[in-house]
Amino acid sequence: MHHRDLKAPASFMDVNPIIGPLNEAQREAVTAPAHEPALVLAGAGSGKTRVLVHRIAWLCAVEGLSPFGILAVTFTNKAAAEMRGRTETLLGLPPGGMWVGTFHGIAHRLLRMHHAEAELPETFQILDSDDQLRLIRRTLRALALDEKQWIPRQVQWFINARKDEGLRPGAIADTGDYARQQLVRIYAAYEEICRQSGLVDFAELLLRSVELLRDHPELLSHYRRRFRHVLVDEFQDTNALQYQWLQLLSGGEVPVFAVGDDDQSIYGWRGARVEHIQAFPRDFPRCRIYRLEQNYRSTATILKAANHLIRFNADRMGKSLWTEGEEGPPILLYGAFNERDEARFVVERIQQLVADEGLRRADVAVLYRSNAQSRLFEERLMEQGIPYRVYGGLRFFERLEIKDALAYLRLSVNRHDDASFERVVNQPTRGIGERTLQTIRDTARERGVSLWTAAELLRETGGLPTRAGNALHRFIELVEAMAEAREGLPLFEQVARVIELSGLQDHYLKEGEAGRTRVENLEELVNAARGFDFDPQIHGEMSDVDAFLAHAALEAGEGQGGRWEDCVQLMTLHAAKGLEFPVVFITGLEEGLFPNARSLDEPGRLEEERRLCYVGLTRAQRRLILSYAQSRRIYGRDHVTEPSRFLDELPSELIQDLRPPVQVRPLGRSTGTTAHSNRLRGTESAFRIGERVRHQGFGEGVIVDCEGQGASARVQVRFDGVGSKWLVLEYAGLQRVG
DNA sequence: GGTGACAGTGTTTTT
DNA sequence: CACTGTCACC
Repeated sequence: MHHRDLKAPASFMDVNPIIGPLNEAQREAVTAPAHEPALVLAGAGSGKTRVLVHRIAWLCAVEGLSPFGILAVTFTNKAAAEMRGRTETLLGLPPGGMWVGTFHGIAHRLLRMHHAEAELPETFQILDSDDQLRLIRRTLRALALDEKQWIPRQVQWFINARKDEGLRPGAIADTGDYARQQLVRIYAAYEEICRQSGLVDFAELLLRSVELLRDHPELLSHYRRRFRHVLVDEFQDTNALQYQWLQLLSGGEVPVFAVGDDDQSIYGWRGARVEHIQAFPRDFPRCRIYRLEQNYRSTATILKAANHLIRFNADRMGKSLWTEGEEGPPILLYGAFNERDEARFVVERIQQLVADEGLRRADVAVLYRSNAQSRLFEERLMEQGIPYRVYGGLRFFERLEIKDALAYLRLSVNRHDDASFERVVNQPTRGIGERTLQTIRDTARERGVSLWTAAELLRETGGLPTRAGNALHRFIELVEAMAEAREGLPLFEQVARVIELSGLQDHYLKEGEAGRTRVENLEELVNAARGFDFDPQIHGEMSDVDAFLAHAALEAGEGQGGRWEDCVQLMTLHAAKGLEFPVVFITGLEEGLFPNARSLDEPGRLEEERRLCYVGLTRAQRRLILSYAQSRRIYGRDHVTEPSRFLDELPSELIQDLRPPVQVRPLGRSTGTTAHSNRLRGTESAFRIGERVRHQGFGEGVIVDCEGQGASARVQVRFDGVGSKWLVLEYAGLQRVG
């Protein structure tokens, strides 16, 4: 294959739109020498995406590179779509031939194009994490290992972590540790099943494509000649494998333009290595470093707070954001009594902002540490009739009903897809139970054939009880009927026919309210199929059904089902990265929750939590509202909580406490002389949750909850041997004990 | 083989 | 608390 750079006539291009809107630092990065690697340290809100997009435009329009020679990699599908869209707008034409995608998407594309060299069947299938987990369960069963001892999730984590390090089972050092040896054995068995069935999990996409390039010099040099420039977004999130992949692709010949921010590295727990930022200049010689420190997003107040917080981290590359923008309103802080009060407060504030300041609901984001926290906000918002949208959580293509429908589709395409067979053979229930299934499995193993073939064999030989045999017969006929019904139809009608025949809709309709949305989702799946556009460049010779199935695995379907309504945005702090909102609530700022308890023992992980907080703060454009609860119910039990240390790490003069004279407050930490706890220190008579008190009638007890303010303030006290009582502070005459 | 009750269990973040 | 998996009963 020969590709020539199509030299764009630079003299005809007006470079003004490209460099005009940039500040000096951005301009330097965008116009960096085209043949040298560059590392752009881009602070939050400093125009990172803009620099990437303008860099591409600069390379094409001024340096004369063809879009064909450009590879741009991101982490999320959304970021990839945005980059493509904005480049198109800036250049005024679609950058044909340019490769823009996620690491996984591009790896997928490479493997499709070179499946033979990668030793994969042409129709290899992608496993999402749920599929992977099921397959691991199957592997454990095959090895006759107890799931209680070898917990599937942990096995999954082990395998993925090894793959992310680029390690095959054979390459893992034997430390003599029995558990580890077993895990490696499971890994090897899992890998073997994947190989036999042509299955590729997420980590495998990357690992396999690294191996593909590494072991096929002719391919590698082809791509090194083809790509004249590689751009990487969110570089701080690259894991060992992704970094290796970049090194391999570059080979010191292809310049890499990496943009990242060490202060926003929040995926260390899943293998991302911030150290790659430090390593970059060493591994990519002649690299130039650029810093973007001017922030265009937030008010000076918000920025000051964020800068102050992040300075508590050691080991930073050192970067300080500044803005020419106005001070803006102070940061608000609300110490809620409990998690319900917190939700009440947040929703009330949103209503106020919408009513008083004419804010759109979509301008407001409510951020939290863990998905479970969304529920309370959802309930409250629903109660108040405020439309909202929750990001993250279960994605469209990960939903049960969608996966069921896709499994039928898959099975009707490839009868020997065992995972799909197992998934739907008795879904909806049709009288093929565990016992029958086990017979099928055994037969399959004995004969070395697929479950489908085994089922057919059993049907013919009558090796099953009549009832089970009949049920199995009907199932086989059903799948055959699906395959037949699909013939000659456009993709979306094929999907519709399969759903229709599967009986899933009736099945879910019986489940009442929850089933109703499942049916709606199935309808939405038909729409997704209708809207799916087949890309011959990626999908090559694949059938449209296969292509759609690959698409479903790779794009969890963030855009699916999202209404265009003006909605309050609910999401985790992780999910908020890369986004911005006029108003941001950061909730649940409590020790143990945020920072998360599991991150407290290790300094590195605590710093990551702090960076997560930094990410949250810097999402806000104008208004930032922080909250914590003094008591939080976790797994049905109330816990007394302390305000997050991150609150202490914000400059107190920037923060306006919404409840200055607190009646009841949580027990301060032993170090409790920090700014925030000082601010919390109320009047002498104030009681704290967790404090021991004495009551004339009930004796001694502990304050466990509280509500109301001033004269109506009440506390709940758990009295020794007596139980819990709610008491009005004013009349209870409580005395502190000890 | 299907269905319900019950107990046990685990809970961060996700391409 | 909410979900999953197990077990007894239909």
